[in-house]
Parts: sequence; structure tokens; C-alpha cells
Amino acid sequence: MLIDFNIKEKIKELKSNGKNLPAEYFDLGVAFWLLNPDEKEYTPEYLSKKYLHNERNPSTRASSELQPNSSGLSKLHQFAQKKLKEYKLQHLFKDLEMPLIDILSDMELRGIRLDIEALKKLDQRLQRAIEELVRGIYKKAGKTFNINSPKQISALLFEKLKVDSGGIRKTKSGGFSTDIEMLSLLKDRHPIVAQLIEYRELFKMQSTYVRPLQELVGNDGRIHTNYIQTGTATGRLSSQHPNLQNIPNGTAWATALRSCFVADRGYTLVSFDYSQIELRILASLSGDPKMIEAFERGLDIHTATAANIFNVDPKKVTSEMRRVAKTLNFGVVYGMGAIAFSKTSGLSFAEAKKFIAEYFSDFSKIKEWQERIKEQVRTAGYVTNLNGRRRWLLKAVSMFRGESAEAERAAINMPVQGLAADIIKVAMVQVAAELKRKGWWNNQVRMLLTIHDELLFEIKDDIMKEAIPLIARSMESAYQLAVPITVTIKRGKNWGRVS
DNA sequence: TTTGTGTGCCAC
DNA sequence: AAACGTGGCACACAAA
Ligand SMILES: Nc1nc2c(ncn2[C@H]2C[C@H](O)[C@@H](COP(=O)(O)OP(=O)(O)OP(=O)(O)O)O2)c(=O)[nH]1
Ligand SMILES: [Mn+2]
Ligand SMILES: [Mn+2]
Repeated sequence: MLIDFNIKEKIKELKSNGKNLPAEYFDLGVAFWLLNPDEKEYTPEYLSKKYLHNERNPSTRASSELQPNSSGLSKLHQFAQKKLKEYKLQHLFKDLEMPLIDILSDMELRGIRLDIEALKKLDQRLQRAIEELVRGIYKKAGKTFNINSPKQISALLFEKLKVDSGGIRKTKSGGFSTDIEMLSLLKDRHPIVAQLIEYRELFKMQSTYVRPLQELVGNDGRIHTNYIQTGTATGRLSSQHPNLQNIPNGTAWATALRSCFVADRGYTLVSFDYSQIELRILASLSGDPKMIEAFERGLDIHTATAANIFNVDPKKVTSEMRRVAKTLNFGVVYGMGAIAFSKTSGLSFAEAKKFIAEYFSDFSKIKEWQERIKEQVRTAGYVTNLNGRRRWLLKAVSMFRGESAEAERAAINMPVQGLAADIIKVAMVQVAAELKRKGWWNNQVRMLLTIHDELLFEIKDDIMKEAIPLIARSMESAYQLAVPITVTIKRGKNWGRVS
């Protein structure tokens, strides 16, 4: 058995060189992450110092110092084994996280094709639009300055241009805040502000996405992200270099950017996204009869909330309205206050307070479930999800009210977000196994991206008709809840496509 | 020159 | 963001 850190990288190396893979492996970083997903890092140096009280990297120590069988790595292994068993995490480790490594390594090696020419054109369009905005901003300002500096924007607006600063929040370091909420407030007070807002949007697109993506395209014309299996405290994956889990979505610029992610010739991009996934999980965990019935009837609670808040017929709910409602639905169940709710929804403070109160009286079992979680985290110092995944939250008993409240909200979130993470991981393992049985894995069907509750595939056109229902049914049956689990399927030659 | 903090914003 | 949660990343600015 291969016992080491960063096994995903080692597997990728072996696969790239056509070597045989170890039959069994034990990733120490992932093991320690399951034991405590809030560690600062999961390196041999850090963990052996912390758990073995040993300063040096256990894997690079001179062999002369070592007793056979008691090297630092096997000490860490023994410790992790013992604790995984004690915490009942072996199942998650052995049957979910370790099998996932093989899948993630295939996904990272495969990468996703980028249309470089389209991206360059988008860059140029952005560049021209940004230059135009900069000209207009400097003209209205009567001087040049660094528009990327919140400090300089503040000085310009409130000192040089004498814009009324009434109602403008201060940052914790004392200056006026210039975030989107404050700029929206200032939009009616000076014509420069609308241009600043648009500049922010375009500069973000260019500096965070369009430029770095061009840099990171490989010789194969594809982008290879790195999934961090130890990257979150709830069980989700994270994605780095580049992060492909936060590619813009919804605006015209976002669609243009997503259109640069394309399928190989003869293939189609197909995405499968779980519907209202954490609300379904919450309904199931809490046993709330009303929410369970809503899902059994096939209702869309995000749409219902949007219709309610915006006072329109559910059929008239737009995707932007539904996204706002999504923020509100999850906000409420994870502890949002009436002030934040009113700002996000546009409702008055009183209406917001009423909405939240009615939400918890409609779905009263959710409130009861939350109270049980709060009790658990206070008494045990940790919470677990349905599969035993664990998060330590010792601050739940902090003497500082803000700290304990924050820990309680995290405690309420973890069992839900963490089960959603487990469900998609189970789905990935199950789908991969079924596709391998078909002989399609990594050939006619390529799993490209995992985005929290969504899988993006590249599928050969001639087997789409068979592959799509196979994947969808597999994802929907990956886990049994008290409510049905469904996926929404979208397809196109590029990622900016319509349904 | 590098490193760390603050601000801000993209996604789920 | 004044009581939604989970992330990654770019940039300004100050300190090392
Ligand atoms: N706490 C919190 N969680 C969020 C937020 N946005 C998304 N999530 C979590 C909960 C969602 O169920 C999960 C997947 O995000 P999606 O965008 O796919 O939304 P969801 O599946 O709920 O609805 P959908 O039917 O796919 O549009 O991520 C948010 O603003 N706050
Ligand atoms: Mn979803
Ligand atoms: Mn999603």
C-alpha cells in the first residue's frame, strides 16, 4: 500500500508516464483533513510537528536515523488509522475519498478545451470598453488616479467631488467603504459612480478570468485546474490555478466568457446540476413535512420565494430573480438577519422580519433541527453530517457572543453543505464505475469539472442519447433522502450555451 | 524585493 | 453587509 501525501499528484505522474498504479493507497493529508478539516495546512512538516512533536519533514529524513517501520510517515499513518477508526471515518476515507483521487486525477489530466482566439477577442473587447470607461472617469474626476484603489475612489468622491457621504458605511480601518452596495447608494449623487460600477465589473472579468485563463492554457489547448481535496471545512472540494468553480454566470460578459470553454470536435459539453440540493437535504434531515411535501409535488422553492418577494406570477420569475431568491432561501436557513434580508430583497425591515418569522413557522421542523444542532455543538464541540464527516467548532462555547453565534451558524451549515458534498462525491464514484463498465470512461465520455453540485462532461455525439440518461439516473440515485433528488441537464458545443 | 493585511467580488 | 455558509483571487498598500 502506498502511504504518502499528495497521492493525486503521484498518480498523475504515473498515469502520464504510462506506469502501473498502486492497487491501494492512503493519503495522509486527506486522512488528517477528515480528522480535522480546519487545520491551517496538510503538509508532512506541519502535521508531524503538531501530532508527533517533530520538527522535520518525516519523508525526507536521512534513512540512517530511521528505525525500519517507524519512520515519520508510518507514525503519522498509525496515528491517522487509529483516529479514523475512533471517529468512525474509515468508511468515508476508504470508500469515498480514496476512490475519488483516481477520478480527480483523470479530470485534471484531461482538462477542458479553451477557444484561445475567442478569448483574445473578448480580451480586446474588454480592453476597449475599459479604456473608454477610464477616459470618462478621469474626465469627470478632473484628474487621473488609480481607479483600483478604494482609498483613492473615496478621496475623489468625498473630498474632491464633495459628494454627500451620508449613509456611507465605514470600513474597519476607518475609511469610507466603496463596495457595490455603497456605490449603488451613491449612483444618484454623482454621474461618475455608474461608470465606476461598470469599470469594476469589466476589470474583474479581465484581470481575474480573461487574462489568467490565456496564461494557463496548456500545449494541449486545455485548462487543467487543480482540485484541492482538503480545501474546505465542510467536505466540498476547492479548485485552484485556475479556480474553475467560480467562472462568472448570468451576465452578457459571463456568457461570452463561458462560450470560450468549448467541446472537442465531435463532442458536446453536458452539465448535470442537482436541483435545490441543500434545501432537499434540509427537508430530509429535519423531516419537515411541509418542505418534504413541496419536493414530492415537484415544486421549486427558489421560484416560489422569488414570486413571493417580487410579487409576480411564478411563470414570470426570471433567472436573476431566482438567483436572488436562492440567496434569500439559503440566507434564512443559515441565519441571515432581517437587515441583510431587507437589503438583498428590497423589502422593508419590517417585511423582512415578517418573512423570516413566517419561513420558520411554515417550516417549523427546520427550526427544531437547528436547535438540536446548536445543542450538539455546544456539548460535544463538534458536529457531524449523516456520514460521520466531522467539523470541530470549539468556539460554539466562546464567551464572546459574536464568536459563539458565528460558530453556531457554521455548525448549522456543515451537516447540510457537507452532505451535499458527499452526495456528489458518491455520484462521481458511481458514475465513473458505470462509465468504465461501458468502456466509455475518459474516451467517449470525459468528466471535466465538478462544481459543488454540478458535473460537467464532454460526451461523444454518437453516444449522447445513451450516456446522458445513464449519468442523470446515476446521479439521482447516488443517495437516498426522504425527498426525490433530481438533476437539471444542459448541453451545448460550448459552456455559454442555452439549455 | 517579498510578505502580509485589507478591500472587494466572482461562484456554489 | 449589522446574525447566511463554503471557497479563490486580484489589487493597493504598508511592512519586512
Ligand atoms: N449558504 C449558501 N449556500 C449557497 C448559496 N448559493 C449556493 N449555495 C449552496 C446551496 C445550493 O444548494 C448549492 C448548489 O448551488 P446551486 O446554484 O446549484 O443552487 P441550488 O442547487 O440550490 O438550486 P438550482 O436548482 O440548482 O438552481 O450551493 C448561497 O448564497 N448561500
Ligand atoms: Mn443546484
Ligand atoms: Mn450548482
